[in-house]
Amino acid sequence: MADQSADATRPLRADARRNREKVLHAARDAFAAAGFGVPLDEIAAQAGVGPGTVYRHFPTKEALFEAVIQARIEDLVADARARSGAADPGAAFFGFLARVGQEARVKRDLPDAIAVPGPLQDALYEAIGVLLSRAQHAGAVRGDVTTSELIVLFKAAAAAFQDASATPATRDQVFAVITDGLRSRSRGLFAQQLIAAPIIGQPVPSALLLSYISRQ
Amino acid sequence: MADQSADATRPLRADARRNREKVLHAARDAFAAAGFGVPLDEIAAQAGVGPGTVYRHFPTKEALFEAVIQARIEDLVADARARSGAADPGAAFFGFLARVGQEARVKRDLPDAIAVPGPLQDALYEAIGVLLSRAQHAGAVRGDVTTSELIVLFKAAAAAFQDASATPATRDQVFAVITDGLRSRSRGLFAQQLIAAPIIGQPVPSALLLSYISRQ
DNA sequence: CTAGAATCGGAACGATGACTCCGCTTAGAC
DNA sequence: GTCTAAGCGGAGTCATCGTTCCGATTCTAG
Repeated sequence: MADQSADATRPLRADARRNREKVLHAARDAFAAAGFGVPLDEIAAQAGVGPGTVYRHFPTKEALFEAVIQARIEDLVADARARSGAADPGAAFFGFLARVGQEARVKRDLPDAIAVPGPLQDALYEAIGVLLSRAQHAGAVRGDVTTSELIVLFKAAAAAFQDASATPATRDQVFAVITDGLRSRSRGLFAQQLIAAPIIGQPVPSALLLSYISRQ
Repeated sequence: MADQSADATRPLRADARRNREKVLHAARDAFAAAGFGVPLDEIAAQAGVGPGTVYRHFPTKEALFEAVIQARIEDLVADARARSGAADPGAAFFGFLARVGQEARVKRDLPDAIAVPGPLQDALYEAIGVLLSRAQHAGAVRGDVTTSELIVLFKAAAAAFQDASATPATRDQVFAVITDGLRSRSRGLFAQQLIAAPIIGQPVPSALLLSYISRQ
């Protein structure tokens, strides 16, 4: 009950609007730099206001986070939709992936951001799904990957980008491996290799082996 | 100053040894089920002892965690070393990967475990490095991946495995994409695709594009 | 200019979780 | 059986963090 968008929207007082902007700006930076985990008091201090002021504008820390990421996700959705009309579906798909990867390099809160449920998330997932299936029909992406699997991969990659030991080159390489893996046709080779040469030492349980060979 | 391995190791009292085992057992289960984040009091309760008893045996929560994962990491190192003598380096490498992947499915603390610094971690990384370079020389794994990049990929996969929305099938698929990506020769195709078809909508910044094309 | 309401700031609260302290219990040596 | 020290448990301490409260401040309508 502290959102500015009450029904009879009385215009905010000038200083209040100013503070709201300061809080949003500080939150954007803090979340991007340290993820959702940053203490709210730190955001308030960064904005030059007290914690009480933050809560006057946003009912909860999570609401503040959502306000911060909303524009970002909307951007992603718009981008995905725009690309989905491209002539080359493969390029569209991987271009979008590259864009997300690029963003994950700089914004530490991206994995948290795409994990927030709601209509925006639904729109994002659907837009990604369109990109994916078009790329698959064009033969640019392996057919046995679903949208939800792709999202999990996204999140994992974004999480990997935040590893303390990850340099920019490391991030590029991780990204390259994953995208190349998405392009490969099937996973037959791996299973064949596992069968061809019996494994020394503690062997992989055969149940696991079978699961790799059996599916698709 | 509560470790049992003091210099003049007086044998532990019978009930003390029993409690130590109970704590270790409960900790193994709890860490595997919920990662390093489980409250220590919960582990104590699970073991049927008070928190004070836990601290009598392990000076700190982290020390308890290390005691729990030590055997696991030693196992991984031994496995990696055993496989490194195999006739088919590719099969050895991917077999080890499959084993780690298998473990990450069940043990939620694996990413934390391989992140703990110390001689065991060094040994693990070195053993993995040997597996990797042999597989690369045999042409089974792309040559432009380093050990540290591989470790980051490991952690990413483990993180993906813990995603709330990840079913067993999703985990298999994520694993398949990453291993296939490791096998692919280069990332030339991706860059070519990006160049071939100009991108609709908000384009990837050209600096990013160039970085993909230029390296290797 | 002034009154009243909106807004502010930061002290305080409550929950959580790692870790400590200490009076009581009990193993095990004699 | 007794005595002593090792061991136990759990209440208590300390720190962190989200959130609330309220007296002080500041905007703005009139």
